[in-house]
Amino acid sequence: MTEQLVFRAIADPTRRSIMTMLSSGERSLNEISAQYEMTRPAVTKHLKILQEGGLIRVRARGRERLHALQPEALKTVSDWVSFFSQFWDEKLADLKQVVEADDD
Amino acid sequence: MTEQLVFRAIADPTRRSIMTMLSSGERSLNEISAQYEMTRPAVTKHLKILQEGGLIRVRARGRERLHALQPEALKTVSDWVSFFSQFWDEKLADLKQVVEADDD
DNA sequence: TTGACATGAAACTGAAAGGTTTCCTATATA
DNA sequence: TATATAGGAAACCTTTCAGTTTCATGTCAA
Repeated sequence: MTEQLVFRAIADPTRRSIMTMLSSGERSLNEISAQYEMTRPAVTKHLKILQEGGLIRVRARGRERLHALQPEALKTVSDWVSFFSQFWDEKLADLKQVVEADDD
Repeated sequence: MTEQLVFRAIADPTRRSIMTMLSSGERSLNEISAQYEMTRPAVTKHLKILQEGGLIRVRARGRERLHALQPEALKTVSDWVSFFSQFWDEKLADLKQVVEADDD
């Protein structure tokens, strides 16, 4: 099951931070690791885990590797949370049903 | 910051399973641990982590400890996901704004 | 084609996570 | 009051995780 890989990926604050960074556009490994105190290989490992969770995709441009957000993977989390949201926000749950009713 | 404790809590499949179980009502430790292959102390540790994340509350009834879901803590996750949802579902993002506009 | 730059990969370390066993404490109840 | 029941707590083990250092590879540019 891949659901666990998504929850695992978002469990780490550095990885969530990377996702936020990538929300404004794709970035090379160097650009990403420049933002953190940790070493480049450490960032590489975080990126690998994000990729395993389907949250980012990577493409090569010359000798660079560009990382782009793939936020659709968060639908897994969104759906999971939605189940529980019925217990704390009927209104949001109702609206979600509307959305899913006339969905693509 | 407590946000991390929520993401940490939901990262484990056993803990997510426990949350699902508690969505139908509060349960004693014995009732919960009976559903899993692991030992009772192991379940106790999971419950402690769920509690630290604010996802459950515990009350005593005689010699029992009853655990109840406290799903409001998932708002943290919901809000976080919502930021990214704008990139994969404009419709849901719009509706969320509506919800927050005429919010309580 | 040489050197600088961007990244990959492997081996290692320390700490946290998930689990167990063993024992102790508190509360019902026969 | 003795005993069974429900849970707490501590010590320990193993695996995973986040990080490091070191070295190798591929690509661009002078």
